[in-house]
This record gives sequence, structure tokens and C-alpha cells, in this order.
Amino acid sequence: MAVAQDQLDATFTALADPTRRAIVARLARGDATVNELAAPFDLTLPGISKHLKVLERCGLISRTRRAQFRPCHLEAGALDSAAAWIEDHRRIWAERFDKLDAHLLEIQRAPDSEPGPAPAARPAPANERRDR
Amino acid sequence: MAVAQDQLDATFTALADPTRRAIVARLARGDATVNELAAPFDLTLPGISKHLKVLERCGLISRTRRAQFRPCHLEAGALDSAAAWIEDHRRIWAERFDKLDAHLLEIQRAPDSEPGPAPAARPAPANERRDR
DNA sequence: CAGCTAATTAACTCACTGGTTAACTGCTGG
DNA sequence: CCAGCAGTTAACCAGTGAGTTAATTAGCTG
Repeated sequence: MAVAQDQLDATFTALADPTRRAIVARLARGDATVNELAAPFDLTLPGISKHLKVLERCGLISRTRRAQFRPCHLEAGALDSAAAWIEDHRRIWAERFDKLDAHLLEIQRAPDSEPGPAPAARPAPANERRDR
Repeated sequence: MAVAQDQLDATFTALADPTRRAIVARLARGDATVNELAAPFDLTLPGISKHLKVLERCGLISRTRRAQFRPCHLEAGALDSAAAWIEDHRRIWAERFDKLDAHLLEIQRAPDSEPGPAPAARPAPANERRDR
């Protein structure tokens, strides 16, 4: 569980950098060598190498040897944990609103049983951001 | 487009910290005050305040004034862009394998029309990582 | 073998992040 | 009004991250 935290830390950290996201995007279209990956960027090769190390450490890419090249390969499975975390919490959030909606319908139908506004917790359920 | 990059940068950066993820998880279950959010952590209040500022800057939460409290509210919409980016690239990756499968079936059926191995580009399409 | 190319490692700089303590603002209730 | 609570701002420190240049490893090729 703590290890899962570290995994999420590392994955989100890796995705937080635009260069690394671009590398992932490039690799999603096919394996590539370090020099190929470096080409689009205004960066020195060691810089790319560092980014690749970050991506490798969190399992997003793997590297093999092929002659003097080290082709990089995207391990899309590592995206799963990050995607799962986000989806989980979007789901929880959505369910909360479903319950809130149900509650609002409830008290609208029977506007007498007001249990009183929670004093400090959940101070402002009033919000409109229901779209998307 | 560049602004979208910054948005993704900020969102993934925000999610990269376990404390901030825990705060988001807490807020997914309902709005909360700063002190309520701070309670589970071994952190001083200014520390929490900083984390909240990070979350606010990337649009993941919003804060209002209610008497002496500043209740925090999760804006789940900000998770959308991050989720969309991940899903996009998982999709591209999956499609790539679909095409690769098609190609493999193709050359398996007619094992003569080898166009020759690409010299440096795409050095190793050979890989077994097909399992999720 | 000599030399070229691919890529990494080492060592360093600079900026930023995460955390602290201390001081401050703003509101409320006695 | 003032004591006190909720929260933020300021100033600082240690650690990390992104980038550089220079040197090094490893494999191919003439």
C-alpha cells in the first residue's frame, strides 16, 4: 500500500513534466532510440537521458540493448494505476453528488424534517459546477 | 495549447504529492475546512495551507469564505484534463498494437514482401509485453 | 586497431518545493 | 472591546530536480 503510494508519486511526477509527456506521446506511436527522442527538443542528450531514467524508474518505459542503440519502449500498463486513481476519485465525487441530489429531492418533497445545517463540516454544499 | 500544457503540468504536479492526493481524496467525500483537512496529517497548518494553494492554483479546489472558515471544495472538473491525457495515450498505444497485430497477421500470411528492417528508426518492434 | 557514433555517468549550478517558526489578518462570542 | 480561534503571509532552510559541460563506456566499421 505504501509502495502503491510511491508508485503513484513517481508516475504523477513523471507525467508532470511536459518534456516527459511529449516523450511518452512519441513512444505511444512506436519505439524509438534516445537520439530520435531527443531530436524534437532543445535539450542536450544527457538531459534526455535523465528524463528517460525518471520514466524508467516509475515503470512507464523499458529499455533494451540492440547493437549500440537502446531503444525505448512504452509500458502503458504503468499508466493504469494513475488513471485508476483519478477515475476512483471522480467516481466518489460523482456519487457524492448523486446522494446530494437524492437528499435535495428528499427535503424538497418533505420540507419539514430539517436536521439543521452542519455547523462547520460541509459548510457550503451550494455550488453549480454540475456540468462535466 | 501552451496554456493547456501548463494546466497539465500543474495538475500532475499537484497529484504527485501524497499529502495532496489525500486531501483530494478527503474532499471527494465532502467539503472541509482547513483545520479538518490538516487533522489527519503530521503537518503544521502553514504546510497544509501551501498544499491547498497548489491545489487551488491548478483549479482542483476552490475556497470561499464562510464566517471565519474557508471551506475547501473539490472541483473535479480539473481532473478531467489529466484523465483525458492519460486515456488518449493509452488509446494511441492500444491502437498501435492493433495495427501491429494486423501487420503481423499480414506478413504471416504472405511471408515474402519483407520491406527490409528499418535501419535505425523503430529498431525493435519485437516485444512480448502484450499482457495488459 | 583507430576512430566514429550512441548513450551514460559525473560533477556542478540554479531554481523550486516542502517543511518549519513567527508574526499577522479577520472574524466571533463573551 | 478584547480574547481567542481560523487561516494566511513572511522568512528561512534542507533537499531535490532540471539543466549544463566534460569525461566515459560500449559497439560498430573502415
